[in-house]
Amino acid sequence: MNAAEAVETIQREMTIFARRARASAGRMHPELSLVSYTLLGHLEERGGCRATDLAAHYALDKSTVSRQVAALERAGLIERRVDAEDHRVQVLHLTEAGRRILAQVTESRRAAFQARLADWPEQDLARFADYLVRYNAWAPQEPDDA
Amino acid sequence: MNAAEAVETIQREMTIFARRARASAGRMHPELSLVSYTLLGHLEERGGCRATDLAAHYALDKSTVSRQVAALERAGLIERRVDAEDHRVQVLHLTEAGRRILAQVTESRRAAFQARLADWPEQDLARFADYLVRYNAWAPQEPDDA
DNA sequence: AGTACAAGTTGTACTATACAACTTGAATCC
DNA sequence: GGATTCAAGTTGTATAGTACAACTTGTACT
Repeated sequence: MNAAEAVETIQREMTIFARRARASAGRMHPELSLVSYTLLGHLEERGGCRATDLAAHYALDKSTVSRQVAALERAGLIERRVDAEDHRVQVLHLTEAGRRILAQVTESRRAAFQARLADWPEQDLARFADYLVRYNAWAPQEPDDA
Repeated sequence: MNAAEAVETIQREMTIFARRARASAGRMHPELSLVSYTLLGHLEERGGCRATDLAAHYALDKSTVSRQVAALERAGLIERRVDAEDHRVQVLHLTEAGRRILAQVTESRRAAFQARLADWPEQDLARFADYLVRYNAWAPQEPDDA
C-alpha cells in the first residue's frame, strides 16, 4: 500500500465511521446523546463551567448549547448557579444524578470499545491510539473533519 | 501506554472525531452532505443500485433513503429507471451532473485529507489505514460505533 | 384467486443544529 | 454618571437527517 492509497483508505474509513457514529451512539445510549455525553464529560473534568465555554470549546452555537443545557437541567443531570461576580453568567455543575448517569454511560461505552478491541495486540492498540490523537490534533483552529 | 489506556484514548478520539465530522463535512461541502456523498459514491462504484440496497448497506431506514434519493433526483444528480423485470424496483443511476459533482467533492475531500496527512511517514499511513479498516470491519451485523 | 411479502412513498415526530432578534447585566468612555 | 458598547443567554424560526407506522403497488407462492 503506497501513501496515496493509504490516504484514500483513511479517508474512506473515517467517512464510514463518521456517518455511522452518531446514530449508533444514540441507539446504544438512548438516555444520553453523543453531544450531551460530551458536555457532561466536560463538566465533570472541569468541575463546572459556563455555557459559553462549552460553545467555544465544541464549536457549537450558543443557542444550541443553551437548549442542550436546558434539556440536561430538565432531566436533572446538571444545575445552574448564577455567578456571584457576574450576574449574566451561569456556572453549570453536574448533579449527583448527572454524575451517576455519566459514569454509567461511560462504563457501557468503555465496555463496548473494550469488546470491539479485545483481540487486538497491545502494540497495535497503542499505535492506533497514537495515530488518532495525531489525526485529531491537526489544525484545531479550523476543524474540517471528514 | 498499556492496553486499557490505549482503548480509552481510542474511544475518546473516535468520539471527538464523530462529533465533529458531520458538521465539518457540511461546512466544507455545502453542495453535498456526507450522506448524499456516500450514496452517490456507492452508485458510482456499483454503477447503479436499488434504494433498498442503499438502505441495507448503510443501515438507514428505507424512508430516509427514499427522501435522500428524491432530493438527489430533484437536484439532477441521479435518475431512476424502473426495472423491466420487477416494476416495484427503481434502479438508481448517476447522471452526468451527479458524476461531475461527485468527482469535484471527492477531489476536494481528497485534497483536505492529503494536506492533513502530508507529513506522516508512509509506514504510519499504511498502519493507520489498516487499523481503521479493521476497526470498521467489526461486527457488521450490529453497528455500534462510538 | 388469495395471501403473504417486498419496494417505495408519505405522514408525523423528534433531535441537533444555525442564525437572527431580543433581554439583561457589565464595562468603558467621554 | 449617564450613554454606549459588549457579553451571556434565551427564544423564534428554519433546516437536515433520521425513524416508525401506515399505505400503495407490484410479485410470488400456495
